[in-house]
Amino acid sequence: MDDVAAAAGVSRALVSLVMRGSPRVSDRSRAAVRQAAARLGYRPNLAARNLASGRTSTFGVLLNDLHNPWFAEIADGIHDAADGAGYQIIIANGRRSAATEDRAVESFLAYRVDGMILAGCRLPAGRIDGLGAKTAVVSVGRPLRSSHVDTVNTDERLGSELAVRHLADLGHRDIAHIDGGRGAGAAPRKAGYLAAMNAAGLGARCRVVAGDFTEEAGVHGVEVLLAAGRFPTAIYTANDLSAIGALDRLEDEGLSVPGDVSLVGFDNTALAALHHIGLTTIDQPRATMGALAVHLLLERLERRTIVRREVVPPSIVVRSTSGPAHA
Amino acid sequence: MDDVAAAAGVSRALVSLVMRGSPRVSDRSRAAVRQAAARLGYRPNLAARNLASGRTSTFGVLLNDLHNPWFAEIADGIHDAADGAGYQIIIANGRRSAATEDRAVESFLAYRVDGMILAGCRLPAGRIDGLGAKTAVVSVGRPLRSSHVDTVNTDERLGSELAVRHLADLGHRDIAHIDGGRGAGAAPRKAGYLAAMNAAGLGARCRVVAGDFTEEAGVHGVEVLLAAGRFPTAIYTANDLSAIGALDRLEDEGLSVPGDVSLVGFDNTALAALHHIGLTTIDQPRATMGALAVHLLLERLERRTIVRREVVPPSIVVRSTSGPAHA
DNA sequence: GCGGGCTGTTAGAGCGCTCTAACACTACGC
DNA sequence: GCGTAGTGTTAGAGCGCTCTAACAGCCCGC
Repeated sequence: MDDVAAAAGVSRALVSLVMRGSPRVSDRSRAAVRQAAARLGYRPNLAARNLASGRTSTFGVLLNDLHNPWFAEIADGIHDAADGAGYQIIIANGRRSAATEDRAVESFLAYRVDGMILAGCRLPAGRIDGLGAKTAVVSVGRPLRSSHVDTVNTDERLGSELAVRHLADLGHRDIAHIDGGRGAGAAPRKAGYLAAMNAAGLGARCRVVAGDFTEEAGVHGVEVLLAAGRFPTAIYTANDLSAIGALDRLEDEGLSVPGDVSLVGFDNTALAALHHIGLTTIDQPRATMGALAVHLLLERLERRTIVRREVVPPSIVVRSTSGPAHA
Repeated sequence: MDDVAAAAGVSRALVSLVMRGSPRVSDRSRAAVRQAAARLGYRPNLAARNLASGRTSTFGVLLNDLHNPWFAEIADGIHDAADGAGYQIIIANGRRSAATEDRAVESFLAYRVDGMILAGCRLPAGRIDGLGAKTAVVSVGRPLRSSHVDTVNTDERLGSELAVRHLADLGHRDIAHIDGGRGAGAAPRKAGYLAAMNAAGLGARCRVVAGDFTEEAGVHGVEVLLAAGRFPTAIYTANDLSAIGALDRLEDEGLSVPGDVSLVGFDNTALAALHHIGLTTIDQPRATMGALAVHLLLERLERRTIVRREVVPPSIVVRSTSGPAHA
């Protein structure tokens, strides 16, 4: 920095102003500094800047599982919104482990990020709440009753209702649900299924098979239904992966989809969009959720203290696994 | 830090030593400092540490596309290896755009990372080489003729040879290839296909259809082959996504897989492993590649200057889309 | 001609650590 | 007893920036 200042014939302070894009610098000085900086290959040292300014203009983004494309779309939304607000993001991978998440969060803290976004975080609620007391924290995809942490979630119940209503509109009456067990969002999805079945006057025909968000759960769920005798004309699974397992098992059984059985998943993953699969499913506006998380963080930094819990509506994407009910 | 030192009744320097885990501290002092730090909730400021020490113990990891699970596995390998060596990693998302990648790399530089790993990077070769001149840089999944940058890649040709040999061993003689076009690794995959066909005495039966690593390319490739009349008994596609497109189109045509046509993909993505798809494909040892990248970086930091280009062998994963050739 | 306001620039302290070199203390050999 | 070596601890400079407060120079109005 000293070298640049000397080369440009100005003071260090002025170099600092130029590098930060201050408007109160004459065009002449600005050009001189820019040129000197470029010539010397000068690039401000972030650590020094952060230390001196007491802020990092950085948000930490903790993604629970990089293997899951769900998080990639959240990250995209976060990225765009943060860019727009002049914030950088650093991403950490939770690797589906609370211990790894904990270390990632620790390093965010050590780095003194201005805020953090926890996506699909597995950390104990108490820990998250504790973080929120010290730093601006937003949780995405994990509902929370914290008094410090804002949340962004989809309306899981509504998603289930869309799925059931879609199937009911197609004339289905026997609609079974393969559950997500203890997975994130499974409970409200099931509750939404039950509520929508009741609302459609099909309350007596509710059937829930235990599952756990995996492909195997879908396979197993179909087997349970087969063994039970009266097979449903439609199956609504708690996520896409289970739907694909179910699809597989149905075809093995010689049942055509949607000819004999209609199938609806949840999440609208890339899998669902594959033409080979063409799964009707419930979509969450993930990029929007990411952007929303950033906005909540920015508001926090503006000293908002009231907790906000945003719930965004999902929508149904109709593809080729759902069709009219047969007699 | 001053507070902790005062609370523990020692000097600031000693607090620093304890926080960094130095062995030359008495147990008594260590315990006193640890306790005081815990009580006061003290956490060393990374920015200050980095600034003072002149190193960050951090590697920047640039992933070209978070949506692609390929990168998640690379990241896992990197994570584990870096952890073991006492390095932190920060991940940036290139979002398939050279401009975004460029900014990410700039911020790594500004942060003064000790090294960076570029996975599937789209940046111009000259730019990467320039980075390598200043910092320790390793490129994964992108071959490079740089004089400063180490690389880690799979042996794409060998992968193709494994695929062709597998099919030839099953008795296939008409094996077509749906190409990856200008995508990364497409050229050597095609070259490997041609070489292996020749080696198997099937040189005269080589057939390459243009593609581009997408599902549509697979669909289109099958259509081209259908239009050509003599249909092959096996198809080897440049990646899994194309294979799935091909699979789809083959089934639409009433051709059974592997009854009428065998199909082999490349990459062993999660898609291939879905039971519903069960694609025979070529696997790259991605976690190993990530770990290797870290080791190369560590060697660089130990002042190795000779460029190393690691090539790791792929393997074939046989599932249910490949079977004996029919007459 | 002078005070006031504006613009552009700067000196210098300080951010929270690490690191070097020095120092106090104990143990040991002769 | 003294020199030597080793162990544990510390003072203080310095890392590369930002930021406050002050200042120089200029234009303006009266």
